Amino acid sequence: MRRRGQDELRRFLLDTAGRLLAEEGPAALTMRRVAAEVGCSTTVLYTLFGGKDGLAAGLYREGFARFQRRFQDLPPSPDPIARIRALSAAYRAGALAEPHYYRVMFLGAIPGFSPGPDDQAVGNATFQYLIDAAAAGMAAGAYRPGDPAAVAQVLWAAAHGVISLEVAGVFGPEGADQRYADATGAATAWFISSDGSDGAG
Amino acid sequence: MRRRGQDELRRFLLDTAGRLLAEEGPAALTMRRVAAEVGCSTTVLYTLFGGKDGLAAGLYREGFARFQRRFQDLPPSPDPIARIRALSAAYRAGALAEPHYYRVMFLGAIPGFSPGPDDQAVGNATFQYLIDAAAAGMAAGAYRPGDPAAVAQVLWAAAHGVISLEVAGVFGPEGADQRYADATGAATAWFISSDGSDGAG
DNA sequence: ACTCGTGGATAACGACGTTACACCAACCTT
DNA sequence: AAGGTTGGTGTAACGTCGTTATCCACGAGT
Repeated sequence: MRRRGQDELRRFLLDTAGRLLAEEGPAALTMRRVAAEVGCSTTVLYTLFGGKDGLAAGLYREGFARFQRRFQDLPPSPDPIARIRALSAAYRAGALAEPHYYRVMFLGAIPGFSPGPDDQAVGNATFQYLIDAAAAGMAAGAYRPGDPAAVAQVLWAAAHGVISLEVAGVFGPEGADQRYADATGAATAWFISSDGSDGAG
Repeated sequence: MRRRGQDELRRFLLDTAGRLLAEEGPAALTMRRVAAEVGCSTTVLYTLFGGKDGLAAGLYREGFARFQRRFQDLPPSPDPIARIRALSAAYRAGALAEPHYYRVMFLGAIPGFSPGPDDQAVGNATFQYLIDAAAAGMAAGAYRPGDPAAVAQVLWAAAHGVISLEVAGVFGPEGADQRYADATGAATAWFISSDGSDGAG
């Protein structure tokens, strides 16, 4: 295992951990198991990640990086509402494509781990896409003026609420699509400037 | 510990486990620790609960029982929309009053535990309050006709989305109230019969 | 009083996260 | 080029976890 290049080894370990998580669930994500899987000892994991929390944080950031990539690859749209819709769809697509990462990021899938402040900062950076879209919507007059972050948070909460229930198996497989459309549609409509109820506080 | 009455002992153990969870977090919820706390051996826990999963399931059901009590104690309201609002408020009040139970029920706070089908049935029974309220709203003409369970699920997702982000510390303490009002208000408004968009699929 | 059966305490097993220690390869000095 | 130094790696151990096999004490039945 010597001299493999630290970064390369780190990535290899992270990929192995992600694979274990996807294939066998959080119970299989063990320091000993990851080490055995790549054929090194546990010491390497501790020098590269500092402990199981560090490994979990690596997976957490990796999950957000994948989300970010999805948002980045979205074709730009002049219509702010369509942009919000596209971001919502990409969010759910990402969550369902790799639910094990979504569970790590938002559902506490790795037993002892909760993200530290700098880990959460990575998450917030990804979240910025949604805030920007809300701000653009306000600038274009599609949304009532207000705090774009507040709009983005409500939209995020709606999306996250449906997806976390969906991942938990609450909906039948046929109902989840409509629940997601309703929840994100309701949140979007709530802030559209035509009606006069209070919002965007 | 002999002859204390099985049910009484079971309740004592469950209360102790809940207290440990609330005071010291999920890491303190250990079979050994619970046994030491009540002054018996771990064997009792295994005969009464079958294992840590059984203890976790007991806490899961206890959490839903407390939610159910809150819903039950709500004064009846002739206005279906006000009823929905009251249920939403009670839901958040319950979640914030005892967040450790909320985490067990919906956020996977206890490492290895995920509820079995019969545990989830208990949860769905509590959920019935919301479905009934939605059905009453439809019967009164306040909601567009459709599947009451679908309306309830979207409302639940909105509430759960905000609360789980709130419990995770995403919002500042000042913003959470408004986010919750927006998210549940948006979900409620979405199904009200005045506008003509598609919903309640 | 004696036996039997039930149920709790003790202590062990395997697996976990973590780390002290020993070792060896690579680099720097001369 | 040879030897000392440094830092990364493997081995093996520690303490704790969930779980359980074993043993023992107490109450019931005769």
